[in-house]
Amino acid sequence: MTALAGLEQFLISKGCKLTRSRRIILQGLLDNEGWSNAREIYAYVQARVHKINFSTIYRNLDALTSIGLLCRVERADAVNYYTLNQASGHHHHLICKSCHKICQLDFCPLPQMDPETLQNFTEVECRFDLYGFCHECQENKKYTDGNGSD
Amino acid sequence: MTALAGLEQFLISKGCKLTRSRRIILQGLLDNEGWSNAREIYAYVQARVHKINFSTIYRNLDALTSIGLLCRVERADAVNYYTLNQASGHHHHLICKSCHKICQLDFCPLPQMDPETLQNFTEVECRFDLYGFCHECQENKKYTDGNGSD
DNA sequence: ATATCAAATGCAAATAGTTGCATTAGCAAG
DNA sequence: CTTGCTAATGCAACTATTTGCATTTGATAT
Ligand SMILES: [Mn+2]
Ligand SMILES: [Mn+2]
Ligand SMILES: [Zn+2]
Ligand SMILES: [Zn+2]
Repeated sequence: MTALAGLEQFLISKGCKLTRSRRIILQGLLDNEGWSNAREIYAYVQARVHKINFSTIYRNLDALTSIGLLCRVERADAVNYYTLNQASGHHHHLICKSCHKICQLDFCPLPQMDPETLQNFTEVECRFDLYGFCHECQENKKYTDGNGSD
Repeated sequence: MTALAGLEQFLISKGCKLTRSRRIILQGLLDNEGWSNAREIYAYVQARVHKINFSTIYRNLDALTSIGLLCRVERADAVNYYTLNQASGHHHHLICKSCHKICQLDFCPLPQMDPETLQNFTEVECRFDLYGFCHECQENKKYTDGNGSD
């Protein structure tokens, strides 16, 4: 079974309809291999002859993320990026403030938290992202130094 | 010394200019006692006769937050709320998905993290917010039940 | 009090993303 | 193959927030 077919099957198993747009969005994410934003995905779908609206892109990225097919990460410049979720379990991300590289962080602080700390809140979801400088960007700073931003 | 004077002094100690807008914004946050968003703060300043631009509000809320005078929290509906930072140290927040109540969470997962988990990232900043249902909203659900949203 | 200069402001245009509502298209049942 | 229902889509208007650039103003030095 092709990778695309697997994703499509998962989508259907979650009670979502397999539409033309969704098929091409998934194909685009498979092609890309990295992280893409809504603009990039829009351009990909548009290029495949299929006319599409930005709100459809956004709604589908939301839908695919909420069924667990995609990972969504908000970069330091406040733009959301998406990739196919390769991971088996719940996880978070490390994001480089310089080159915007995104690394998977196989750790969630929530399960280890003392219930008392949670002040009787229930059904708690955790937003946890770490923003720093990746190893390469830190290395580059040593030589370039000074104002090394994007 | 009045509370306002204390805030103003802190502002100056951080090398910021004490402008008319900032004085009124701080007064507004002192008056309010809770959390306010940009619109509410804009309305407050506007009402005090002082004409002001939204971009000035946003820039000031950023500035006051980054010197540690304010806490900023992004609600589940993606609107940012601000309050005077009463806390002494670094902390995070618990946010109710129903009534939007914000509670201080005196815990940060970052210091306890194994350095290896951070994958050689440096100068790491932590975005950590917990979204759930507060005790009261959970109680209300028991009786109301069903579709109990905002 | 006056001059100076950077920081702060106003304005207008842009950004990413969301939403209500009318229309379309998957998909399943007949 | 046709019908029907719901989820998905297109469209246009809207949201919160950001940005570049010209102008103003607060703090400081004269
Ligand atoms: Mn991931
Ligand atoms: Mn706080
Ligand atoms: Zn990097
Ligand atoms: Zn609540």
